[in-house]
Amino acid sequence: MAGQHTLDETERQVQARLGDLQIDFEAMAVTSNLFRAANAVRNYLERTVLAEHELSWTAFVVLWVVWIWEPVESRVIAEEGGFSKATLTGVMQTLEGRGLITRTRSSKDGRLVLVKLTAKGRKMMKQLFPDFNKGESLAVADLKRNDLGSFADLLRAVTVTVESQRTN
Amino acid sequence: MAGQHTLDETERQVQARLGDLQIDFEAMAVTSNLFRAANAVRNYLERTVLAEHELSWTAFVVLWVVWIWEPVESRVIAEEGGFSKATLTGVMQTLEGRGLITRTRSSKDGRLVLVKLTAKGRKMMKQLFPDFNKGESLAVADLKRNDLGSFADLLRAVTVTVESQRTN
DNA sequence: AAATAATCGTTCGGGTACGAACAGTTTTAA
DNA sequence: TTAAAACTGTTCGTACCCGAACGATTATTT
Repeated sequence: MAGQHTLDETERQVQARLGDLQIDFEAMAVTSNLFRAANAVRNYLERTVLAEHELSWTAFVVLWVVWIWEPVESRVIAEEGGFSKATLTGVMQTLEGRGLITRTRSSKDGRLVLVKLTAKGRKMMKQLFPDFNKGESLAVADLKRNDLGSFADLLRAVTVTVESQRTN
Repeated sequence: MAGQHTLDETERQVQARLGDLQIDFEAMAVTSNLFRAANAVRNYLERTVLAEHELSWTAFVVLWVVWIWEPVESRVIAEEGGFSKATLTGVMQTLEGRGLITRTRSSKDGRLVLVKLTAKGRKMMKQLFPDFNKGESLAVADLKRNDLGSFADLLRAVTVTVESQRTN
């Protein structure tokens, strides 16, 4: 990863470019490390566990949500996964083409699409998820077990704060 | 975001599908919330601060790294930003086309490309970064100021752990 | 010095990723 | 009960995003 430059060095360079303007360096460090961590974990799992099944990260998240909550509406998948409906449509077309999910229009509400796993998709998840979870476990292996709960809480608080800012 | 289903519900559903297989639910909660948070912050900043300057997240990261460390080699930008060289090439073509950066081949080592900001790029960053930082500040506004340091450390530890797993 | 290996940035192909605009459906207002 | 508003998923256009393969350059072996 970075490692090239220390945090102190970075702070000095920022101040040199902005004069005496006040900058929230603590917040900067959090978001910077947030994206590094998310990227690192994602790339690692994509290169290892997911590559064996030719799945992208988002494709896996879609399968996971459907696996747990099927039958589930598209709208819910997008919310749970944290991506847009437009992205979801494309990913689901790929997954449907590979015979891992099915989409059927709801008879109760013609606007909704209900998504389920196929037998093939279910079989894949049953085999894949334990390996995926081992990867997750490894990612936090160097942290104190005791810290994991509050760590998750901090992350969740950031999400809640930011999403309360939405204008719609 | 999620909110639809509680963590307990999710755990029950996972166990129902995997029988008595042991799952690290704490690690699962951390990675799940890690991606939700990163996605939420990224989408928020893209929709607000970055949209005003027609910049994508990655484009901003590239500009930021170059702003701080110019002149800087492409390789370093990719490492600092946490994305691949292939991605970087495309983004830099866009930025160069908009007259925000310049690329010149190193005279000392013909393999390297040195990247700098143009005056236009520098002006944009000086105006943009304070607003961006306000967004970062807002994202952690509901957290105790005291927790920010250890929060950043936890995130960094995850990155270090995962990246030590790389095979190359 | 010549062959080999390592490094760097680009290209290629396929799959995301988004906002905006859209058409179809359902709900709400008037 | 029409008319207006809200909602859902898709399409469109543009911009990422990655691994793999590649050509060019430099470093290392022998």
